[in-house]
Amino acid sequence: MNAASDRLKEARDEFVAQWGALGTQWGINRTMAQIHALLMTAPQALSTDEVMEELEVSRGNAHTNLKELVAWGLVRIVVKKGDRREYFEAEKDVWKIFITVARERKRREIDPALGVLRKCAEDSEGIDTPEGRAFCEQMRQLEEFVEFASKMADKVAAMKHGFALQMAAKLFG
Amino acid sequence: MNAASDRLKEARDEFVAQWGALGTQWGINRTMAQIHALLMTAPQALSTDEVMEELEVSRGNAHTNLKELVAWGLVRIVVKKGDRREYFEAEKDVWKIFITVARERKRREIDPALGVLRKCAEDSEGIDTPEGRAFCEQMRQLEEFVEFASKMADKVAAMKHGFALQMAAKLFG
DNA sequence: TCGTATTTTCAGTATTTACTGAAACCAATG
DNA sequence: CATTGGTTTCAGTAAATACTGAAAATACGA
Repeated sequence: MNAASDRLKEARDEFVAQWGALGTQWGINRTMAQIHALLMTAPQALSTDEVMEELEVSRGNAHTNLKELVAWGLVRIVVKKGDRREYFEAEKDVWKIFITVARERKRREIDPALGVLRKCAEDSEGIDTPEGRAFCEQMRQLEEFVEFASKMADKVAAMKHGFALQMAAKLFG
Repeated sequence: MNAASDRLKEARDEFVAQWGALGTQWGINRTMAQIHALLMTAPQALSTDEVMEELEVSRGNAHTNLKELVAWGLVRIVVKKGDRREYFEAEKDVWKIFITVARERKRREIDPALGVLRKCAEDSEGIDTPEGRAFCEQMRQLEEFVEFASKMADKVAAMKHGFALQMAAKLFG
C-alpha cells in the first residue's frame, strides 16, 4: 500500500527527470518539459505552487513555463469554484499531443523557412548566368519540397487517430 | 554581367544568413546551418579556408561544424589530386537531404524517448493502485505511439522520392 | 474602498552553449 | 628526417539562454 505509492512516486519522478533531459535535446527547455511530464501524469490539475514544490523551481520559472505550455496548446487552465488559484491540466491523449506539437512546429519551423525560400527564389529569378540559374533552381527545389512538407503536415494534423492508423496499416502492411 | 554576379552574391548571402537564423530556431547552431546553406549553393566543393573567409568565422569553428555536417551525412569530403587540402561538398538533392535529416533526428530524438518510455512502463508495471495503473497506462500509450512514429519514420526514409510523391497524391488528391 | 491572495514581470545572476586563436598533431615532400 | 602545409584539439572567453526572487500589477472579497 505505502510501498505501492512509493514505487509510483519513484517511477514518476524518474519519468519527469528523463523527459526533462530529453526536452533539452529537442530544443525545449528542461523545466517546460518537466512540467509537461508532471502534468501528463498527474491525476488532477495542479496549481503553480504544487508545480514549484514538486520540481523545486522558482515561481517565475514555473509561471513562465506553464504559460508557455498553455500557449503551445498542450496545457489548459482549470478554475475550481471557491478557489482563486489557477490550476493546470495537460492533454493526455497522445494523438492530440502529437497533432498539437506537429502544428506548432510547422508554424515555427516550416512556415518561416518557406518564407525565406520564396524570397530567395524570387530575388534570384532571372540572374542570367549559369551560377545564377543553378542557385535559383536550388531555391525552387527547396521551396517546392518544403511546401509539400507543409501541406502533408496540414493533412496529417487534420486526421483522426483511427484514420491515421488505418492508413498506415494499408500503406505498410 | 558584373551586375548579375553581384545580384547573385547578394541573394546567396541573404540565403546563408537567413538559413543560419532559421537553424537556431530548430536547435541547430547558427554556424552549422550557415555552412550548410553555403555548401548547398556552392558551384564546387569548398575548402575550410574558403568557408572561414566567406562566413568570417574562426578555423576551429569552421572545422568543428564541417565535421559535424559530415557526421550528419549532409556533407561529403572531397579530395582533389595534387592538393593536400580537404574540400567539402553538400548533398543538393532535397529528398536525400530530407531522408538524412529525418533519419538522424529519429536517432537523436525518437529512439532515446522510446528507451525512457519503455523503462518507465516496465518500472511501473503492476503498481496496484488506481494512480499506479493510470500512470503505467499513460506510459504504455506514449510508448506505443512513439514506436509507431519510429516505424513510420523508417518506412518513409526507405522510400524513393517518386514513390513518396505518388503516395501523397493518392492519399490526398 | 481597502486589504489580501494570486499572477505577472523583470533586473540580476547562473548555467549552458558556441566561438576564438593558438598550440599540438599528422602526413606528405624534398 | 626535417620542413612545410594542413588538420585537430582545447583552454579561455563571449554570447545566448534559463532561472531566481522580489517588486509590481491585478483580481477578488469583505
